[in-house]
Amino acid sequence: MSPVAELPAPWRTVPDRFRERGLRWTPQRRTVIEALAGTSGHVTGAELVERCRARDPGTIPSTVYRTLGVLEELGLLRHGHAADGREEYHVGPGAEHGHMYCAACGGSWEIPEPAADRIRVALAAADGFEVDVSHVTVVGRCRACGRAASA
Amino acid sequence: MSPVAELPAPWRTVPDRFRERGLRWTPQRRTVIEALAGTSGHVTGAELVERCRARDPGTIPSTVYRTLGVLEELGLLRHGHAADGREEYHVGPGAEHGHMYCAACGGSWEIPEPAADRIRVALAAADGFEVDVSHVTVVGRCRACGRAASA
DNA sequence: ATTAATGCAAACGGTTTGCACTACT
DNA sequence: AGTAGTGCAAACCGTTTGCATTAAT
Repeated sequence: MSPVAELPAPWRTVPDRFRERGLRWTPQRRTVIEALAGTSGHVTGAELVERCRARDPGTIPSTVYRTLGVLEELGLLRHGHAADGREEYHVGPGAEHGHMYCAACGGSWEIPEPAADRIRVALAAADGFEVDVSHVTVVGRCRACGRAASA
Repeated sequence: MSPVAELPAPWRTVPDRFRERGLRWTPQRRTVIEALAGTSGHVTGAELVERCRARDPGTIPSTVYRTLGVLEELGLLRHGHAADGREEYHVGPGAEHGHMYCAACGGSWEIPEPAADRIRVALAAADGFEVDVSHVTVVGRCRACGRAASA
């Protein structure tokens, strides 16, 4: 085991990507990346601050938010807004999906590709609106909660 | 002209609806209703506070928000979240529509009924998810901005 | 007379900022 | 050495709360 563990696969090249642009690779940024790597789909800023604190209790929110901004500029992240309006980051690339939130249980899921496509088509047809599928938010009831309510 | 102008059509019965429930009809609430009546589709809380202040400079934010809460309980209003995450109220009933926001020009539109229906169907098919169509938010580019970009 | 609603001021939560200091390159 | 990035504390914005006061019923 090497003195410093490697970053997980999709993030391995990130330190170099930073340095190529004259940006610096710091322990704090590493903490943020590690926290992001342990994330499936999406996190809010505040959640990520928490996860970073779990790894390094000395984590400062502004540092996290600044890093998120940089990552977004580098195209490694995108952000949208969750059902309650908080900023939500999704991990990219390939993270081109919207989210659905269950108002009953609070759960959230990615909108699967076929459904996202139908949404894109529906809105393009109606008004020539080009949907950014990674920025679609719908609220409703998931299958489980729907069943529970009608039982 | 009567001493106090009548409320516009869909709101005319609101004072009685309030009193029926033991709620009171106050000048401040009237101001909020008037501001809402002059609104097509949706407003954020902060926007509405502004519009109320235009009518009555003494308007206090908490009063506006409390009134919005009551109106929502009465089913006269629903709220969702705009592209930037702020709370957004849509005027009901019949205001069962989501919104699309243009990331380029900042404009927003209601999602037309047929498109909303297709969205509902697409997500029901995928996961048995029952979409609340009044709580759908999509971001992208409107026809005009899409054309401009590709020109 | 009741008691719902208001005004005010303070708190909130998530996010952003200014600035002196630290540390990556 | 040079400058990007950090830590800290304070500000920010929209929204919510507690509480004494006012006013609709």
